[in-house]
Parts: sequence; structure tokens; C-alpha cells
Amino acid sequence: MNNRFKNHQFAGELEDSEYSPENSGGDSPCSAVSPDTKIASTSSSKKSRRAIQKKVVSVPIKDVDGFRLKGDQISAPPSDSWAWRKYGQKPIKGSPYPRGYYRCSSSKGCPARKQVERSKLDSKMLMVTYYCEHNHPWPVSRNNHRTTATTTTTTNAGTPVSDEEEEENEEVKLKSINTLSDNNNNNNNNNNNNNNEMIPDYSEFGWLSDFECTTNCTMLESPILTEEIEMATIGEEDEPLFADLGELPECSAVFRRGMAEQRRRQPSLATIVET
DNA sequence: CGCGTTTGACCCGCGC
DNA sequence: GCGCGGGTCAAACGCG
Repeated sequence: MNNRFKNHQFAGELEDSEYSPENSGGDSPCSAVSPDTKIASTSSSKKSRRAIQKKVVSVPIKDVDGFRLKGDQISAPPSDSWAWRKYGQKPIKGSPYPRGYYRCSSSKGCPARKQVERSKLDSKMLMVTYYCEHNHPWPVSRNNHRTTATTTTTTNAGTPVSDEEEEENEEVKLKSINTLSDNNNNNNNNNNNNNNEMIPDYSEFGWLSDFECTTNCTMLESPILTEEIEMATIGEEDEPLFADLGELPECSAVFRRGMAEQRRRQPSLATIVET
């Protein structure tokens, strides 16, 4: 009890050899970055430049299968085909609704997390924020399908990136999403084509593709550097700026079309989104 | 009995 | 240094 938080709040999790920094040896897809508590904080003594992805999904409550409310409380997380275990809930200052904290339970030691809260701006919307590391094998679905997080990092993980650059990258990325329908040229070679750096690889979102989002859904992505980047580009104060995107149905439509395109190109991923 | 949720306590970063 | 707020832990509890 007393030593619970002595060195690291995740002491228990770190016992999982699979995700232990000591055992990772840098080869593990989940290497180096411990599932640090303050997801984007700089508190970790292990200095690493591994980026952490933050994905914000705005979902109309009515579209969320399995979502239930007990008064203002979220009694069940949005269904996204992954197994999530709730480990906490906190009232959020300035918001009448509490925020639920979920940890991936699909695979042992999985560092993926998500936060679910009702939007301050629109109580009919759910804000689901996903956190995981770049290059981390995403949670195994209940169908035992594993996503491959072939990430296209929007920021050079080895280079300090200013907040301005972060915001710019975010803007570019969103533009890329909106223009993807015009961009039928595939971007499979995301690792060797610099021009595609800003264009999301939809396999990256395979782990989100099951999300029950049919009409008015917005997805934002933001990389977080555990060391040099203070916080994701989409801060609390920024969310209102993006909230309006939830009213752009073409965004989600294009997005899903992109994922469909990706699945066509990579049949092996097709099973991931089957329910 | 195993797994998931609830909830109070605790830790930590940050701002003042 | 202190207080606040966010994030997490873990015991207790519920449910199938």
C-alpha cells in the first residue's frame, strides 16, 4: 500500500515482462516507453522519444451501440469491438459529466487506454480519446484479430516539434482526410515516401474501424512525444475548435471510404473490422 | 469463481 | 510551498 506509487504508478503493470522497458530491448513494438501514467507527461525517468498517439473520436450517443447512461454517468463504454476494462472515473472540472478511464484488456499488458466523456459542448456527443504508442501492436479484438499499427508519424520523433508545428501538422492531417477521396493514389509506401507523411495510413486506424459511428462522427489524431512534446496538439482548449468538424458528415464518410480502400489493398486487414 | 465495475484514496504535475 | 485537478490504484462489490 505504502509503496504503491513509490517509483511508478504502473509498478504493477511493469511487471509484465512483455512491456517492461528493461525487457523490451528496443525490438519490441512496445519498447522503451513504459505505459506512463500521465500519458503525455514528462515525468518518466526513462527518456525516450517514442511518440504516443492520441486519437479523439466524437460520436453521437445515439449511434453508439452498447452505450448506456445511468443519469449522467456512463455505465458502458462505446462498443468498438475491443475489450476495455474500466479502471476509474472522475468528475471533470467545468463539465457536468464524469470522465471514464478505460484500459485495454484484450491483451495482457496492453498499454492502450481510452477516456470516455460526454462532450461539454454537446451532451448528445461522446468524446472518446484513445491513447497508444506508435508502432505498438494494437489490441487484439474479441475475434482474436490483431491490428497492425503501421503508423505514419506526423512528427519526426527525433526532432523537437513546437506547438505551432504540431498544430500545423494536425491541420494538414485533417486536410488530408478531407481530400483523400481525390487522392486515389495509394500511400502504401508510407515509410519511404515523404510526401505521404502527412496522409494518414488507414491501416493505422484499423483498431478504430469497428467503432460504431454511422452518421456524425469525427476522428482526430495527434501524436504525442513523451519527452519533448508537452501535450497532444488537441488540448482541452482546442477541442471546441474541432468540435464543429463533428458536423461535417463528409469527413466520416471519406474516412470510412479510405478505410475501405485500405482494406481492399490489404485483404489481410479486412477481417479486423468484421463483426 | 472469474471478470468487470465502483469508488475512495493516493500520487503527481502545474500554476500561483 | 501549497492547493488544485487530472489520472491511477486496488479493495470491495456485483454479476453471470
